[in-house]
Amino acid sequence: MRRRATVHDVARAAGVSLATVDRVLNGRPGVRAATAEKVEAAIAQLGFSRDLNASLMARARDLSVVFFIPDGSNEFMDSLAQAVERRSASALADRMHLDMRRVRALDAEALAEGLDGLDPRQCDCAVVVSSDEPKVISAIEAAHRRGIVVMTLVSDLPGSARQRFIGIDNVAAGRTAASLLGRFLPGGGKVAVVAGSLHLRDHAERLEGFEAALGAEFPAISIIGPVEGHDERTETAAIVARLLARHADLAGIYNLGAGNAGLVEALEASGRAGALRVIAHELTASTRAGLRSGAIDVVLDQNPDGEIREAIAAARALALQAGRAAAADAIEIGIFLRDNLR
Amino acid sequence: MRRRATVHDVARAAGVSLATVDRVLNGRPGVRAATAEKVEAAIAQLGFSRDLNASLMARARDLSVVFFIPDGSNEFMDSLAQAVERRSASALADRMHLDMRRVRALDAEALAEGLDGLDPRQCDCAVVVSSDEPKVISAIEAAHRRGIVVMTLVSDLPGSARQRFIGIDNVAAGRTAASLLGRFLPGGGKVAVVAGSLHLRDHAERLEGFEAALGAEFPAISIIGPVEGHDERTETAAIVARLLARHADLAGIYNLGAGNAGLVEALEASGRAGALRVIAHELTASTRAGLRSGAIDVVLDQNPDGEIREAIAAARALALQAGRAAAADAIEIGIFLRDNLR
DNA sequence: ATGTGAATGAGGTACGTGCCTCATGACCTT
DNA sequence: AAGGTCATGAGGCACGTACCTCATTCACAT
Repeated sequence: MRRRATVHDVARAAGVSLATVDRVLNGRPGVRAATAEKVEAAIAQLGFSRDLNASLMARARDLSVVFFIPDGSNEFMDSLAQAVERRSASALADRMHLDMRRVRALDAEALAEGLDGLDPRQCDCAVVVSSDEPKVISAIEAAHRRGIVVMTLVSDLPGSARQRFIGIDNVAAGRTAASLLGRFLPGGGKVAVVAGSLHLRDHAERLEGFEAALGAEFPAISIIGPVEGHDERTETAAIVARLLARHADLAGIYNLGAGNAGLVEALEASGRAGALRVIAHELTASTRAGLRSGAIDVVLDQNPDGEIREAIAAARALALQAGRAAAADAIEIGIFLRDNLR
Repeated sequence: MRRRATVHDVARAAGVSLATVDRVLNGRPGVRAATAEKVEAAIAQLGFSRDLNASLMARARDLSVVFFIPDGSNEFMDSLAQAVERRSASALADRMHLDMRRVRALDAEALAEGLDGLDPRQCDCAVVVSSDEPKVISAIEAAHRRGIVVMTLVSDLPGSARQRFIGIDNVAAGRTAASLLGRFLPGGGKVAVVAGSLHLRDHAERLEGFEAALGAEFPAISIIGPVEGHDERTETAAIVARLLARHADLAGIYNLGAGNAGLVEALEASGRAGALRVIAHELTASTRAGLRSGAIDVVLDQNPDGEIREAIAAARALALQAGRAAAADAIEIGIFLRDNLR
């Protein structure tokens, strides 16, 4: 059980002074390429890794992470924001400063502006929740070039310069919903699918997984829809009411988007709540109420607290080794029934 | 956004020297009660909290946590042990040293001996997985008096001096199994319950939740058992085989203990795998295989990685403020189908 | 040969805490 | 009054890193 290597060890091994190691580690100028290589080699050989805590203490500035969370869209985003608030104090104890900015949902312009306004001297890492917009992609690229680590949350932007994505596997979530509904309805039947908007990557992926799994494993179940409710309470309520009215034999509903308050309203108004198997996404006030009343059977959840926890851990890991990939816990899909509500 | 308070601030506010603050903070002798109170008051007023990282750095010794994990019992314990190994490296980066000791399962004597052997100068925190045994309870009491923080993992010992329990709500897990099986079998039917040993608190709690929820919500389902398989592969296989032979109309099985390899064997040997709805506990090689083949429908999991993560976080929090309770994330019950296997 | 600029070394201070030594003063015992 | 004990202050060194200044070395161009 040996001591961890320190900058002193690296300096000794590379045959250079502490100052040179420091220049290499922090990307400061004034080091010949050959010398830098010697230092890199020593670092690799010793398995040196900067002590993040000592580092943050020495520079007397906290690691700063800025979260851009959509505003005014849905309850899930609010619970993400709350999760950030909840972690702020304990993060501060680890020398991390969490900054949260709410930006108008789906307003690519505003988000890009926010990213552009980040000063790398005051912000080490940005976490964004965004749909796939060219303006955002290029703002991420620019931030990355300025030396800011960017991560995507909830919905990924695979083509961008983001270093990491934090969120669930939405295709698996869709498959899971199918697998549960299939088992809930051993006799088969009609199941309606309600989405927010299929232009949203996460919604599209859930649908993909759902249709694939249902088709492969439960051919006795037929799908009605998808119908888009735009994550909106009244619109979703209207859609569900119409579905219930048109299909007296509807056996199940999978709402892969938001707007769950509307879903529950329509179910209860129809008098058929509890008679259909219903699966929805994200634990919020509405879906909790639905689980308790029996209107919703299962809620698939992204676990906002876990996502924020991982985002913070990833920010630390990336601050440590800007380039390399760091191991990370995957975010698991939470499955909630009335019986295991937290 | 103000700076965090430091020992210097506390000393100034209390009108004493740094040395005195240090004596109070670290419980060293040589401080009059009246002076100590002044310091405590200043700490409370400033909301001072020791900077754990600087502290660990200064004393040039890592926070050391010893895990006592049962050996030779079942795959779940192995995956707990693996989770400890997996976290070791990253914990070291945060100045925590994880030490793992496997002790013979259900050997209270050995576990108590291990606890008694812990030297508070070399071990700050012990994490134990244990059934309810007087010898263990008193060893925990003794360790606590020596200044070692003790936490229980997986199975709690409510009467002991343990500072915290880390694990799932097993009653809720049992209810969840019932709720799923109830929905899987809308027509009702016979469901068999297999346990390891009802002397184990976690097994008893799962059974309690299962019976309560099934009785209240799904009266059309009748329970056969519980039968005890002692978490043993061959014994569990024999029991399941007998159940299947005796009840041609068996509609489901809930195995709330271990021994899942035997469960899957018996199911496949009977040719009825896939025809019954089966719920088991803990993601292991056996249950994964069962999920993939379709012999098992759902696995309820404790998430060993999450438990170890929380144990580490709790150890840090408790090192910081020995007395006070620190907020902590609850461990959620993982629910896995073939479709969301990680 | 001399100047120029870049590369590097040497060494300091700081961050917040733990732990050590030594000096001082107060109060008590004999 | 002398000696002892105890509470406290003052200060230093250490941990691992960041960042600063200043001096020195070396290569290259003039």
